[in-house]
Amino acid sequence: MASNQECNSRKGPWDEDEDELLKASVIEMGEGRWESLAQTSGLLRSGKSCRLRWLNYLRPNLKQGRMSVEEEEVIIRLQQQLGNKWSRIARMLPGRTDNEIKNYWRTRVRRQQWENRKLESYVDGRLSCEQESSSAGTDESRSMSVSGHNVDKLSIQNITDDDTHAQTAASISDFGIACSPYEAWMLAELSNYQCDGEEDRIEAGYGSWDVSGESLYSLWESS
DNA sequence: AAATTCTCCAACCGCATTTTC
DNA sequence: CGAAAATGCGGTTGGAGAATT
Repeated sequence: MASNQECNSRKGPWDEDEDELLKASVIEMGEGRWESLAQTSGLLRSGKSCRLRWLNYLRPNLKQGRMSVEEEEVIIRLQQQLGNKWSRIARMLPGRTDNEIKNYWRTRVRRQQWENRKLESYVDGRLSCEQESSSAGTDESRSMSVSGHNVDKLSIQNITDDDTHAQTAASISDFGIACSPYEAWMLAELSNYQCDGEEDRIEAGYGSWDVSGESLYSLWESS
């Protein structure tokens, strides 16, 4: 329901004077009661807009700059567990806002979808070449070689067909899918978990199978 | 150097829930 | 207790700057 203030309020980017006024008002009146704060402060903004500006930009202790690797991992894990509950995820990341996390995830997912499509078309291309050159459709025709390592085509489809797994795949994509022995190994490992019906270990289990670049890398080294 | 495309992020919108009267 | 207002949340949009052609 839109209040009168909301209907008549100024929109668009905030300027410095507005920011200062909002800061001063919040210090004086405290957070909350945004509608009355907007009115008494003299800001020509809606309460909603004031709240958003404060929470996403002016609030003390907000972190600036890019997400750290640790923060990325937390976001990936929590998104898998909670879905798009950005405000809940943000509560676990002090100094980060739900808006920031949402934006981060969105760009990340878009990039990942593009990478998946690229990978799929590459796999399909390779498959059709192999099928043309081999007369019998054996099980081997379902495998392909990526950087000299065999990767199961069906496993890759499992990753791209299913949202949850696509997200799991997203978590490793930042380290670059299918470009190096380590990356090929990682894909194969992932498909093993999925084929064995052990995806719970990934979902429940930051503890049982740590989906971080470093820990995966040490697993690979010891394999 | 100019035009186009891409990426990032601040801010808005609509809906649901909670609070106030 | 019910209606109205306020607040919170997630999805979406648009603009600025960077990168690419």
